[in-house]
Amino acid sequence: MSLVETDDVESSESVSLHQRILSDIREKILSGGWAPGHRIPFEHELTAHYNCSRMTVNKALSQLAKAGLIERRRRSGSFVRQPQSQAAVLELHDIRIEVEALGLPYRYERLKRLKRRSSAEDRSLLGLSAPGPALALESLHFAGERPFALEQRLINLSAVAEAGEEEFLDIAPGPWLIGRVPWSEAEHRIRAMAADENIADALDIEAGAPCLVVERRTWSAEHPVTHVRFIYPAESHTLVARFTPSQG
Amino acid sequence: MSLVETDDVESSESVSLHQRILSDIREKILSGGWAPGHRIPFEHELTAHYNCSRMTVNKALSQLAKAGLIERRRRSGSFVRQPQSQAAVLELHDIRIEVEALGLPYRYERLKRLKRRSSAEDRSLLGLSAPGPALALESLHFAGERPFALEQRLINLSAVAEAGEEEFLDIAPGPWLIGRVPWSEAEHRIRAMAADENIADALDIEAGAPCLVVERRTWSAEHPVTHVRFIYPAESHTLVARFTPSQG
DNA sequence: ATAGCGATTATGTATATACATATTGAAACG
DNA sequence: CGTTTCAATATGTATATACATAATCGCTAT
Repeated sequence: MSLVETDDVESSESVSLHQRILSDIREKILSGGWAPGHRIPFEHELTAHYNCSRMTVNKALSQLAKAGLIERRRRSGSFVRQPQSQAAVLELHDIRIEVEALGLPYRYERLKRLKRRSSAEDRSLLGLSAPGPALALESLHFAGERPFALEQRLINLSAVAEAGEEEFLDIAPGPWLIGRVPWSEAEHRIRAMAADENIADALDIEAGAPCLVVERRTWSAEHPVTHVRFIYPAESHTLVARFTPSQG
Repeated sequence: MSLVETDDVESSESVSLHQRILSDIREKILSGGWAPGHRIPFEHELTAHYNCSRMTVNKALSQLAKAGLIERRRRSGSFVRQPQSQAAVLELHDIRIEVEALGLPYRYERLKRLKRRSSAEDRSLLGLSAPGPALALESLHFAGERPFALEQRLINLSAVAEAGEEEFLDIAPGPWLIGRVPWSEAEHRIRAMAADENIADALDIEAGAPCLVVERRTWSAEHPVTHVRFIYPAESHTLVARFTPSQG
């Protein structure tokens, strides 16, 4: 059971000792044999168990630490960490570019524009605590003749006053905001949803048809800037994110 | 410009040499100074440049290779692999963690397991050109009594032979693969879909109900490792990605 | 009791060395 | 001319050793 109880370590054929130590410990952790918080054997114990040098053990443990599986504390030992979520890089999409990449003509159409004092729902979406002026926009993005995405957007006019003077008839709010307001933080929510009647009508699909919904909230230096909801008919859109792992 | 032209390496204060070599080379690559395909100085050259032992250089280069930034070839040297286009950081949640975060008991159940020679569709999903052994898995993740997600997975056994010996009855393929196969690149496709009969049956929802589909392809050092498709009932799942812009 | 201090201990980083392994390039050979 | 063989070379892995650093334990003095 325990790695340090027995001494009968048979020599493995082709894999390196380093790899063997790694996978042994990983196995123990991932199988649940060593729960989060468990102290794994000290380097000198593993050294004795595997009959190898401390450097070899150290390298394996350092790698596990870098991978986030364990946490190492001087004088205390190494401990199994709570499982961590991995980070990956998501490509931010510009609808115009996406449509044109499909070889289709892009067209933008503003449906509604309403300046108002933020409602409770507006504040919830924007992440605001106090009421203030807001701009609500609804627009359609077309690929050729067909609606490609419905955009429902709120802009916090306290943060971006000049947006209140813009009609957004010829330019979509996304490109308008980009560059004008440097974002410091953003949050995406991605989900599937059945189209209600309004959405179905705007997108020219049937009510109840599946849609992909991408919501984004953006902050600039702690101030909420905008909340936007893109609604895509399921068949028109796939979000693609290609990435490489983050490194320590 | 070149790391090996000058010898004037000033002593750094607090960071370790290991870290300095790492960030120096990363800098060169990410800034574009060293384009993809460029041969990085040999270990013995870096050893001379940094006035340190080969082990230190080797550790840094091994780490860069594991991170996928460079590729190492015996007798030939180390080469820059791919440029990175970063946009935003997406947190990839482990389904178990997500379910438990909801305060619900998590349960995993393997439905099907089939070892086979990869079909044309398999190869297309995995991104393989030549046929080879593959493992097809279908599993259900439960939150309490209700199905939370359906997982359809393909594993390229040419890349991860040991997976062929695993039954995956007690451990889900995701956790099993994590750490065992360090991924160097991945691709997500996220879309909405109406549940067909099989899916509706497995997830205990109505046919035609909207689902969120997350597909992920993973590579390890250019080799396709796995393709997985998670299908979530729309009401059970929202993908959340929170991030700050990359510093360039 | 307790606050401070030093010894102990586990990890962090680096060294020099050794041999294995894969691959390249050139020499030797049929 | 093509093929085989072999030495050179860069990386891969492991060793023993050394000292630094941080945290804990236990002792001591107040």
